[in-house]
Amino acid sequence: MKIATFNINGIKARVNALLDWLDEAKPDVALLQEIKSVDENFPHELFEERGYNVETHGQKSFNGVAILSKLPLEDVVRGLPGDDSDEQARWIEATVVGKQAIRLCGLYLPNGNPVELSADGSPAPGGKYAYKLDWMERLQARAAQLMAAEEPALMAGDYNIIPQDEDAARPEAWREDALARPESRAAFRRIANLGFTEAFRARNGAPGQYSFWDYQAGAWNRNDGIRIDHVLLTPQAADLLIDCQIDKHVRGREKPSDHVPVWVELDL
DNA sequence: ATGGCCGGTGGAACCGGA
Repeated sequence: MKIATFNINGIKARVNALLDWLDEAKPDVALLQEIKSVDENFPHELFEERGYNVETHGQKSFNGVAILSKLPLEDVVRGLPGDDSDEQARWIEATVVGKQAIRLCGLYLPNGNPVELSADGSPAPGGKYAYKLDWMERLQARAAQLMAAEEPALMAGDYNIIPQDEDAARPEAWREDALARPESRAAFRRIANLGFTEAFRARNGAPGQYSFWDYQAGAWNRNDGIRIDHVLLTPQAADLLIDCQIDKHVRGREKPSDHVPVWVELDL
């Protein structure tokens, strides 16, 4: 079973690029981020025509996540637990059943910039950086539940985290950024250290492989990228891991997203 | 060499992204 994550940066603007990639890559499941659409305006039919079931968790203008799946999507849950006042659409999960069942979680983790700090150096309450770190605490709680279940599960999406310096072409440019600051990296490690396997790292030793290139400053042409889209596997899912790749070439096409797909092949 | 964008909203600039 091939399961992909792809931050499409707007479904309306990306429909053709997304359909072209689906036709070519033929993922069984695609976890999408930044659909930037309410549920009613998501073009379900275009994907259903191609054999995909569609579940969305959208909002107006920003954020929004979705799952496309050739297998039925069961027990769909929208929204990350832990804060009923959080109205940002950044989390969706569902179960698919192949040879065995796997729980799939799609996430769009907050960017966190600009970094605002209090006088004591802690993230300023109410600021975007505090929101990011608070969201990651809630993510850790859900991750711990998935780990405790001792079943195949994965959390895939745009983590907005550069895990290590080798995941950026110019790590010095990101040192103070919310994507790479020590607090951000530590929060990511706390989640991974619950026992998850970061699929790309586990399958690809080489540094210098990225999943995002800014639209600005010729970042793509200079390969000035960062690796911020990740797939985390529970041990029971990691046992099934066959391959993990980044579809880098998608970034060089017409009207690309600034992210490219990352996928895993699981023996499911 | 240098500088360089894009999508959504709403119908012009501005917000948000990373």
